[in-house]
Amino acid sequence: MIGVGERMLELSNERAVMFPKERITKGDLVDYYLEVAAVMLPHLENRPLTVERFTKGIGARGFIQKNASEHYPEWIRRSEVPSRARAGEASNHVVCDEAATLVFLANQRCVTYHITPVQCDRLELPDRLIFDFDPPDAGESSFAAVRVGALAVGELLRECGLTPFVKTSGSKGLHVVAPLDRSAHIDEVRAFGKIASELLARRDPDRFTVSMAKSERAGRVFLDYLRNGYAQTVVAPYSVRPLPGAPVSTPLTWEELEEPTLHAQTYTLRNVRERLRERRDPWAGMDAHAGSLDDASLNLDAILAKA
DNA sequence: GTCGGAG
DNA sequence: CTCCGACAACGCATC
DNA sequence: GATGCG
Repeated sequence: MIGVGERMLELSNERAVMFPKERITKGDLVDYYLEVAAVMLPHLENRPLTVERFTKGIGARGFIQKNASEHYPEWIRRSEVPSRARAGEASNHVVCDEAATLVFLANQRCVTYHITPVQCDRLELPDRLIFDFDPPDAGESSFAAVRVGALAVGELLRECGLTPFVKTSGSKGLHVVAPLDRSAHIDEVRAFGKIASELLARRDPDRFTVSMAKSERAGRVFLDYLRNGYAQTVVAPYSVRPLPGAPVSTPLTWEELEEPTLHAQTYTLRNVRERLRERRDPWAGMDAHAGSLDDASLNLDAILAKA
């Protein structure tokens, strides 16, 4: 029984192994999320959460859970997300805005947290524009291309009047995110992401593609602009990934992105906390930089007209 | 990890 | 009682 | 129309 904020939590089976190779236990996972809660929560607050659970460790098949389980305590906040496809249906997501929820879920063997680019009260007005750079493999040359792409899209977003932020995905690539002021509809945001991604692919077709077709990709970095859609999700900042080494999706400064030794799995459950002791969260306060997508679209049109 | 239904 | 399955689903592309 | 993929 531990106290987390206002809540008392019963932890169970803390010695159970979650990451066999590294002997990382469920207790280690709980400790990790407890310790990063202060920096992580601002990125989860008021967003429908989707969770990836591994009840027998990451070596066994896990599952994705979008609806809050019936037996979760009543103090865990829930939020309805209506299905766009089927009228009348909705999922009932957990909303994680206190440390106790994060710790409770970790004890439930939730390893990875996925969030939407929208908040619960405005499900069709995104406050995040997302670019997901997914390389064909985890090799060094692939990551070099991912880095070039992130820098290029960052520059493009600045030219459009937005303020981009970057993080490792913890898997193979990088995520670039720009905060929005929620004045534009999700379909407009998606259209912007598509056009900007296509521009990037057109400027450097040897490195980038927006084609979903596997045959068309041929070793190039895939720009997944569909991340900006209704009920789409992205891995949350400081979330652990269910991969060997327990890599963590970690916010970076743009200067850090230039470091030649950096890769998508540089930061892990083992070393992120030390990093956070030395520097503040590079994404802290990102909402103060929220920009207008309509303004950005006009600027992007001007850039396209010149090109 | 936990529930609920099947056996 | 124990055993076992469920715990997601957008939008595009290909077969 | 069903299946596959991120």
